[in-house]
Amino acid sequence: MKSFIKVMKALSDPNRVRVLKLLKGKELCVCEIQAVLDLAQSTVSKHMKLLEDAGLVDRSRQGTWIIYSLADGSESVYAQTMLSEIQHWLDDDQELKRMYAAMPDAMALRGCSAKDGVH
Amino acid sequence: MKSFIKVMKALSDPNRVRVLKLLKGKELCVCEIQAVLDLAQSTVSKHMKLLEDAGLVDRSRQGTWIIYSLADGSESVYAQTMLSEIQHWLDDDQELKRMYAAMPDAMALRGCSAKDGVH
DNA sequence: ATATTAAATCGCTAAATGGCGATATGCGAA
DNA sequence: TTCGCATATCGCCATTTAGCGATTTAATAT
Repeated sequence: MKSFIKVMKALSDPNRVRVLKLLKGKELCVCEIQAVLDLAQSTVSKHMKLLEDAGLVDRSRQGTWIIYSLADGSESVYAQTMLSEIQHWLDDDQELKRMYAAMPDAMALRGCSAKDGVH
Repeated sequence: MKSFIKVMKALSDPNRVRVLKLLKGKELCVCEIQAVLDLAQSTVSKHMKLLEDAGLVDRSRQGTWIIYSLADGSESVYAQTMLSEIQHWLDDDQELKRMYAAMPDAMALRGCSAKDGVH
């Protein structure tokens, strides 16, 4: 129960759901997510911690960046199911497209082009 | 997005999830749910409104009782999916069994026996 | 009509949540 | 070591949420 509630709480904030949508296309560092969502860095960091604790995202260090990616779901059945459901629901998502359009600016921060696997 | 968040918020409270578990076995009136959850009547009523607004439960009047039942999901894809997932996750749920054990007392309120479709 | 019972709504409080800026930590470069 | 950058954590505030008791609304029974 505890773990189920944790996943549901993680998914009940629009900005956190946006992060999951973004991560579908490409793994991202905090500063890129921050640029797209237009939130304070500390806020994004807090959101990412919640998503990680729920088993929805994985983190790995790459130099000074922390790279977040969608979790494989091995941490939690609930996370696994929700991640796969979200993928279905994402098809033809208008907001996602708008976010991708805003991506190039964010990507520039890490010296990547928006083409790298985003579409 | 709005409707997805509404469903996730509805599912991110343990007591509301308990209600959905209970309703799997049998439709119930507010006072029965109240007896099992051991919460104030006004609190249960508020929870039920949230669940209904999310498209997770349906209500119907039967005399002076309001009978709540699991929704069929036609209100919201998200609600529909979550209701069906929750059913999977419910198999062999220990807490659910404990709640059913506590049911007879609650059922007595409406003059029913716990046997009526609970198992 | 009036009383009774079930449920919803109102007004309130305590706790949780999401946001921020400031500060601390961790890593790579100079 | 020290500097600079990316992230995490801390302390704070505003809003939301979950809980309660009291009141109102709705339907039945007397």
